[in-house]
Amino acid sequence: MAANKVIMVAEKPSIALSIASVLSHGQMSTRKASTDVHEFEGMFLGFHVHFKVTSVIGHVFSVDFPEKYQNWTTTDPLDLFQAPIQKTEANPKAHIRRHLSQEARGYGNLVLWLDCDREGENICFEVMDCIGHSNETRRRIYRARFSSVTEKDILKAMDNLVEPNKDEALSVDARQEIDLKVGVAFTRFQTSFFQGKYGNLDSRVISYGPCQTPTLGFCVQRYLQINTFKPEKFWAVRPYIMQKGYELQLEWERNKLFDYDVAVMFQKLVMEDGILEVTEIVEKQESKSRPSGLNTVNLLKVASSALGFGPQMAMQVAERLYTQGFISYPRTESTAYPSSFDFRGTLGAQVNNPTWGSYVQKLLADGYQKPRSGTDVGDHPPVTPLRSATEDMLGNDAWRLYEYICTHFIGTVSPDCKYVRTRVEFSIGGEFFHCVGHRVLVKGFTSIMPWLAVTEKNLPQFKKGEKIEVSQVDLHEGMTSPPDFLSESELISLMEKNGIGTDASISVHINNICERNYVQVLAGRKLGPTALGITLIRGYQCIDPDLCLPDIRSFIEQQITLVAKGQADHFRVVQHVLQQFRQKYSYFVKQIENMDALFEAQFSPLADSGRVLSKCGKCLRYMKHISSQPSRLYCNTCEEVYYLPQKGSIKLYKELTCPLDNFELLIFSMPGPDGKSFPLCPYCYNSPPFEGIDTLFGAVKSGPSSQLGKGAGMPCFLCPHPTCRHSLIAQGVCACPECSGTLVLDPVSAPKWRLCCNMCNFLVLLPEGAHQISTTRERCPECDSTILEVDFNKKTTPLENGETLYTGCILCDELLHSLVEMKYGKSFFKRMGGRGRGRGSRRGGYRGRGRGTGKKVDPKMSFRDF
DNA sequence: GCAAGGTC
Repeated sequence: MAANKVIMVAEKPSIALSIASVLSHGQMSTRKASTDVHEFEGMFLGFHVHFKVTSVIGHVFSVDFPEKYQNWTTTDPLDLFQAPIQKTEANPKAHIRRHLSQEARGYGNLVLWLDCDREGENICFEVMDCIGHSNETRRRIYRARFSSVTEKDILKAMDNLVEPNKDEALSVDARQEIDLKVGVAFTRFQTSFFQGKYGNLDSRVISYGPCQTPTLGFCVQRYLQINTFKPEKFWAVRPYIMQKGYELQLEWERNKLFDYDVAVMFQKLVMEDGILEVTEIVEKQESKSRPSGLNTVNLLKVASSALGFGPQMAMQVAERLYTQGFISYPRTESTAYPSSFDFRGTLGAQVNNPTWGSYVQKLLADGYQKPRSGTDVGDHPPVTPLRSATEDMLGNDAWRLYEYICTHFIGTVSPDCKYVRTRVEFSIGGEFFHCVGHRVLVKGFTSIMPWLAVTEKNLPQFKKGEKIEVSQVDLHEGMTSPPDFLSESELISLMEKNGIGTDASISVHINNICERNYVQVLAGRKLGPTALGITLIRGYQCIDPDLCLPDIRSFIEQQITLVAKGQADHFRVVQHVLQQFRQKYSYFVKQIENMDALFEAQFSPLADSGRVLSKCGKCLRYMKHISSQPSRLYCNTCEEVYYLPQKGSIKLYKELTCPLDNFELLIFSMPGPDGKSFPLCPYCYNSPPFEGIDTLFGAVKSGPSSQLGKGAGMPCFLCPHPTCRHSLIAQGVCACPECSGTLVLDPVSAPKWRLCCNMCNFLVLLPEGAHQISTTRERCPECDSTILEVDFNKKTTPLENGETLYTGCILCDELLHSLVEMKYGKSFFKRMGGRGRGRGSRRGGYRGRGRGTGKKVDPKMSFRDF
């Protein structure tokens, strides 16, 4: 390990770039890899060294259960609490692990520049895991602690390197394990329980999570408040006066009364007196403070309430503004600027902006204010503009968010708003009334943030002791009204207050409960819970209210904080918390009938749901199509559910039946005007090897129909056999020797590349190591089937000299002399001859009855024989 | 098909 080589790893590419720029004074060379790598020479701990700076992209790993526990039907969710867990690369395609280990080779020092929070600390250990940090490597490990990516902070961190904090990292491991086990166990159980029971449950997955469920809880709590609200009538005495030409309505000190007779009595007293006396005039200068720096939560709240953007969209737009360099990093909890913040420079960038440039110029000339102190969590500075932009440059949505970020920033360094508040008090008939006026002295920040302006209200002149005649005394009748549905912005506040989610994940949880159909976003971005959302929360409330209370998150947080502080052992804390949740889970399962009673009242059983569509092949009675998600067929007689492809329409297909199972065929059409259609048999679709076939076909599942034909999206076929109308989604590559049906890639064994006949399940095993298969235009002279080309992975091919291509007919077991010889010359067969086992030899997986073509062929080579 | 947390 070279001691004069230092590798530094940041949490994301942009931070690596900033660190490298500062430490190299811009004199570094940059190379593209999984994430950019910057290299330069410099001083480290008093030595001249070679530096390399690169980054991860957030967490390198995520946790999940091993394969064995992935099957929903064979795994009891209760077992998940004790199941092992494994870490796998969060984004395997990014190859971060390989990247880090390669780049760190030969580097004797590692400096970890991950964000300074628990997650960052955890990623430190992920990085160490990737590059190896065992004793043998003898690499020195350092942790840089910094609260912003400014030159000052970076240099300070370099001078004060510490060790990574194992306890904090372990607390994140604990959270990950607890969240995974609890979330997945409850989700699998309640999904399986309710989905197989009710037809009009409009949800594919009925999820549970220690963040998402309390989030839903807030929305339902407000709904229940509204629902149980009893409006009440109230009355208020409202005297009017004419003063110096102004008509003025006075406010009652008692505000309102809920007893009509008493209110009438007071009205009479006031009317009988008829003369108001001015008892007090209080004039006071007040001020409205400029805002403190903008953090993510406040950005999301404004985006929702003022711009009408949902949190998910707001974050997407902010992310784009950030990557384009218009604003600073948008995920931060801090509302205080770091002491080193360059206000003059940030303002200076806006002086030529056509919208607020002149205001900024004036602010710079008159002297901007020091911002109000806020909280500095030590993560990132508040969200601020970097480059100036116009609406034309950004487009409408991004502009509106950018405009807010700019005006908010300018507001934070503008003067406070100052105004005079005048309160005039009156007495009449023993009752007291008042009126309030506002006169603005200094608009301050409200001139750039006009929606926060103090509204001017002029009052006519009064003198203390002055007597004024009442012009009219009304008895106003009103009705108390329920609160409105929880607004998204209120929900964000509640989540923040209760520690549900983080700046980066709050928007995800809100989006989750919308996508799972627990709440709907109504006009004005109010969140209205659906029947499913309400029933779930009411169910938890009657079985175990803890399950939907925000305390469940605080409990986990508090427990893992013990680990983070080194006050408790990681393993014991995890065991303790899981033990508690396991008990809660068992009790929940035992009591599920109580929740089910609520579901029964709200949803209809499968038998009563859906429309009659097609005949069951077993009982020959009609089955019902349940169109709500997940789309499926239900046979009332057999009590069987047959799942269908999702997100499309389904109809009866020509009243044809499947020759294999007698189920009536259906035709599925994907959404959209040019949505493709394909026929299918509901029974085969749910049976191996076709089970879940749509998961293989990205385009069917999620992509627009235009993607069909590319990659995983494949065209659809009916078996060409005259008596076989069996159907499937597949790529037809060859004819079946048994029935001439289409041979298709078998989805179960993919990517092992078995071929399977759609009609008779005749399976053809292709050579192992084949990693691509394609059709040629050639036909087999023996059986007239399409000739396939199989491409081998060089590592596994038995061929010598790197030959990687076969051409042949899989049906006659024949490699075609002419074709292969044409391509590779005669020596090809010699080389291959020794490996053949001849026709008829079979290997596992081949289930065909093997009629073959009846013709002997040479040489003794077979695709099946591999 | 499942959680929550990073980041893109």
